[in-house]
Amino acid sequence: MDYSQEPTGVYLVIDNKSFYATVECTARGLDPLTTPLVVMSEAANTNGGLVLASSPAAKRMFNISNVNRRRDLPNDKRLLVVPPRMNLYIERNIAVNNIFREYVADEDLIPYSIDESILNLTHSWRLFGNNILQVVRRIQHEVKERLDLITTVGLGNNPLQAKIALDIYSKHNSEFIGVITYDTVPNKIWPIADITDIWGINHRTAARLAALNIHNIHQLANADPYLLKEKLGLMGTQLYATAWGIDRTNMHTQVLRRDKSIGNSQVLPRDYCQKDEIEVVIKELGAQICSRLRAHNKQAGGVYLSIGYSLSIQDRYGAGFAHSLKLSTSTAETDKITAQLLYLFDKYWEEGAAVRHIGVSVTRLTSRYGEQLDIFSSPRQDKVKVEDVMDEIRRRFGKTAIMRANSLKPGGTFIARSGLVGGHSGGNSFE
DNA sequence: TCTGGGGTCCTAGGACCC
DNA sequence: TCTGGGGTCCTAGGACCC
Repeated sequence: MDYSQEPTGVYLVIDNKSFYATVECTARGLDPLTTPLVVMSEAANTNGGLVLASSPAAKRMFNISNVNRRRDLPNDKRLLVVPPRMNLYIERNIAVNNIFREYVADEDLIPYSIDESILNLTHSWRLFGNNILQVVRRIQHEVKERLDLITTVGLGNNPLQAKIALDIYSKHNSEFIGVITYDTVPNKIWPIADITDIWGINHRTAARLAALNIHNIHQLANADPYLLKEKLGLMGTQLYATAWGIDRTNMHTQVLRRDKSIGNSQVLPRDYCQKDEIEVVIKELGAQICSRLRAHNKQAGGVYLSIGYSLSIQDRYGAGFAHSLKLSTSTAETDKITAQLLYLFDKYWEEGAAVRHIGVSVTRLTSRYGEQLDIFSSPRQDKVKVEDVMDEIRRRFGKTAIMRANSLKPGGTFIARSGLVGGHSGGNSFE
């Protein structure tokens, strides 16, 4: 393979090891490497919650994984079970990224998730040493010293190599550093035993590849790229590139493509069969996403509703439905958006069908810079302003300070969920 | 495994336009 | 009208990630 035309640089993907659990340990003055602790979602709607994170000691001593439920946990006094504090984790994540900013320009840092960031060190690493591994160790050391957090690092010539190096090689290496470069792709990527361990490949894709008699990365790398493209489309081309460690995505242009949708969803505490009680939840979720929309200074051009039916009726009614529509004009007004959500619900819901899961999103986001006027209705800028004030009050005094009267009706879950951040406990009353 | 929650990207078919 | 052909927009659904 000739890599001479491929983009080449120095990239890191840095992950905070057992992030929530480690933050909880250090915030409590405990050693994250020896303290068995799990962070358990409190969501009252499910059977006792879900393990969101577990410390290395919890994994080691009790064999706990993140798919465990509360009922799976051992009854052992040594195991600390704590609720999540999302706001604390967000704050720590910002602190970690501020350390990274000492090593790269702002445009060369991409926070990828709450515990992972991508750094393009191509232009700056020589400022900090002659050996890239020493620079990596220095960054890890800084994060450990200042925040008491353990980081694992993938290093590569592009973000894809760095990500695979992180996922496959960093965790079991004594320094928590994994490295893949163009030179070592056949040695490092092809032997990976389970194809679904590769970022971007899950069971469905593995099955499609198996149908082409491709069962491992070595076979993928040596398959006919034209056949892959013919059978799998663009996905086939990308898979072939992945096997060869090639990544042509441009970090900078990718960043611009964010904020495409905002959504919230929830599993209901029981089956909801009455139309009005289902609608209460849709209205609450609609108000919530509109509030977030305005907080981001955006407006939406489309809405999306998904309804999941109770398992008990799925053989009769199917799994549920999901539908979306485009708005005639973009808006951030709760009333307009919820009206469209309710329209979709009314149109597709089968009377009496038991609902267990509800999701709503606003899509086609644009910046809210003077709302476009709709010739069929009068301008109502004043209404948006009122909602801005309501948002401000919620920010300062908590989400339940002002709420729609609907939430007091049976079925409403807004009050119970008001302390949640991203569906988990925020740890305080603000968001 | 079976109801945790928030996202993004890709594909395919129908409607519609010129 | 019949089947000319290219292009875009929209919706539904699949797949994957953290």
